[in-house]
Amino acid sequence: MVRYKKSEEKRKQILYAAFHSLSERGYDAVTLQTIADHAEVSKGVVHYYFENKEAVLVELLEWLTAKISAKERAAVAEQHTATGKLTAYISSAFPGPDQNRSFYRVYLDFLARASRIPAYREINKRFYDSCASISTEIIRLGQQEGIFAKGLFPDTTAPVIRAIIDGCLIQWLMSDKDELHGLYKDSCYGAIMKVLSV
Amino acid sequence: MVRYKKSEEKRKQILYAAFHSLSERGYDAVTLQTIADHAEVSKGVVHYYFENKEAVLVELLEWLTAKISAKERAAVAEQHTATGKLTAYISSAFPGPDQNRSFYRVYLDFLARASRIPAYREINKRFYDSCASISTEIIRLGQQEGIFAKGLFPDTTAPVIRAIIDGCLIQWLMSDKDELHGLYKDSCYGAIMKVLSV
Amino acid sequence: MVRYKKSEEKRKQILYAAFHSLSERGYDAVTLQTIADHAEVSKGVVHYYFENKEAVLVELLEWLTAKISAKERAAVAEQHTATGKLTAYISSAFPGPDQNRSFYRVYLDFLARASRIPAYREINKRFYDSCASISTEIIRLGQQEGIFAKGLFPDTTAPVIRAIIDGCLIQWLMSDKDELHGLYKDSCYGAIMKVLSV
Amino acid sequence: MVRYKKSEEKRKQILYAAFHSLSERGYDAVTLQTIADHAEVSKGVVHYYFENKEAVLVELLEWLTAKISAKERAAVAEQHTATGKLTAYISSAFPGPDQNRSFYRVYLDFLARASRIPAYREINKRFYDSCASISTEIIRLGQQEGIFAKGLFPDTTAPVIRAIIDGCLIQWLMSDKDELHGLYKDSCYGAIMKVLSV
DNA sequence: GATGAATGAGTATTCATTCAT
DNA sequence: GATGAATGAATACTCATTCAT
Repeated sequence: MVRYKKSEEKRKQILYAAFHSLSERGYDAVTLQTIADHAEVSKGVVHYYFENKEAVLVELLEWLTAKISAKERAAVAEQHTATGKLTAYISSAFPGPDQNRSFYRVYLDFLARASRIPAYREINKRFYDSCASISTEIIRLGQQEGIFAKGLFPDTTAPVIRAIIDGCLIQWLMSDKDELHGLYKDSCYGAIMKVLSV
Repeated sequence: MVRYKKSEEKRKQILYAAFHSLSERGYDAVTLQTIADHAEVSKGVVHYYFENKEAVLVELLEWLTAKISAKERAAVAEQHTATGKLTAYISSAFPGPDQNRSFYRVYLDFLARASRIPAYREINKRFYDSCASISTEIIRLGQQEGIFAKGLFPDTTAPVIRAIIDGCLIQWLMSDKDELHGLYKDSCYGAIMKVLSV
Repeated sequence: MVRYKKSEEKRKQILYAAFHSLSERGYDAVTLQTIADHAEVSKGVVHYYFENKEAVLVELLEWLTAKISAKERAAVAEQHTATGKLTAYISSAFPGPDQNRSFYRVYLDFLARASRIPAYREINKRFYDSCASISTEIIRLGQQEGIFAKGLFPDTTAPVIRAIIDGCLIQWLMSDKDELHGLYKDSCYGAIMKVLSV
Repeated sequence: MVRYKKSEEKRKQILYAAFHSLSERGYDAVTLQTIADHAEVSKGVVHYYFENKEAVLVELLEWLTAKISAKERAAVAEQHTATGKLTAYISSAFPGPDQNRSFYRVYLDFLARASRIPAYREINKRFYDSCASISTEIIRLGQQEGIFAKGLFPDTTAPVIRAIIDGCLIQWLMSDKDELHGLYKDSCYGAIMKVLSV
């Protein structure tokens, strides 16, 4: 349906504008006007496509985490060894200073609210599950290859992988130094390898 | 001077109230009225003791991170082996579901804003430095004891320790399950030990 | 464009309401609520049309002085002798107790702040310039007609004309007696004629 | 009584502080704290010596206008010819840029409110009466000396004298140019002489 | 007498949401 | 479908005034 398609495009356009607004100004400072301006539509349009402000934000978080998950899955799928997949996963999680900054700024804004807003927590849980399933796949493969410790329980180890990635990227973001991005990426890779290796 | 002491007590009272307000309702929802209510003082009192709302929050973050740092330092100082110190450090960082929840909710609220608000970033940097110095001390001791890898560079490894702690506690907080607290603590300890061990 | 026109009308409506609010209650007591009430709109509308309260007041002063200037210019333009123009000017400046009271109350409120608020001072300067150009025209014509002293320098005499008008109207306003309006008008006219005459 | 005397001194000190506060910041911006700070006393003291803020301001206007009146009377009393007295009066009213600015800023602040606040209007009326009696004395003397027009009615002419003085000083104040002070003083003197002369 | 801590009423301003056009 | 004018609830902040010490 043309109409539906058009609607979907406009929704995406608004979500994309919301992402950039959040990234630039932060959750607190974003108003519907900001989003409308970024999307180059009128304020009324946002309300036409979304129930309310919260709905825009919920959908943004859904869209954002789904996009990241898909990107990471795709990167991992291209590799066929445990090391290759792990490297691909981490590279995908550390695309570069600009992308990491804009994503993590927004992501932290949601994370900070997720412990109080069930909708955010639920979406984040799905994101964590996706991350965990990627890690689990890598761990199992590494164990088959004999390069990862047999004794590791994928279920409990997988979350730690994401914890290290998030922890390192938060540390990097707080450093406010683009030039340290590579260092944190390497540290992250090194730490995960130590956690997993025989 | 009695007057000064009284002032300081009232300031602490307000900061304490601010902490509980933030923890309960979240940064966004906290108003000066909320804080005043928690402190059982009138709205004007908050303005009497603090320049403005931002000043309350800045001082709260300062007080909070200083308190955590002091607690962790004290716990580590009581132990005299690398393993003992590391265990004490992690135990201190994982005091329990209630304390971790209230602290990390508030801490995440600040962290999410720290990338845009220099005052918060600066305070967090001091907190990270304190954490790093604790980790560095533990790493050096462990290397002397021969239980940690000689090749580790304390400067680059120390931040990873905190990254793992923060990453794990965020994962736990997002799980919304008190009963997993012990599991995440163990995972965290295990991961850090693997990162450090020979 | 209809939209623009509608906007302009509403702005005028708000300025008009602001004038009446100021006139009734005085600068200090005027709140945006007062203005909104007078304009029979909601409080938000005032902020929709004006950046902030100061902007309303600045525009009010601009509008008010421009209106008075235009009225005086028009009155003077209708006459063709120096005496006729002077009489018209003064009559225009002394329209009657009600109009003089409402205007001078508001004008004095602005004047009292003009020495500290550059925006007000600037607008008043333009008003004084307009008054001076009217007086200058009258003086020159009177000198040509031979009824005003040749030795007068229009540049230095013109401000004195307005000084006498303002001074007399302030004296009248402070008397709080409507019935003295005519007397002050006559005194003003007499004084100015003496200042100008051969 | 020593106590009474001390009280009176403190009251004067507060009034003097209020004058400087008003002159520096303007009526709107003056708080009791400002006044207390200027007087180097605590805020409570102001309330101890004055019923409320309004009382301070009323007494300030009374004190201020009385002081100006006394100064002008004294200056005029020293001279014994109409021209001498007039010159003395105007010189007394135009002491210099700094004094004129500080007094007229404060005076205009009160004048702007006098049309609504009866207490201020009443005090100003007494000030005007004092000014009128000075002018009346000068006019009568000049008429006796034969240098002022016999036909002048002192009652109606006297207010015009003050109107010209106030009008000229307001024009000067609005010009924001200290160097024009002498010019306005001369213009004022010239205008008054023309109004009075035969 | 003097202090300054405490109060709370009052105000400008912001912004999500509604709705007439 | 789209617009943006209008609304009003919510909130930080100011300051005169009170009062316990």
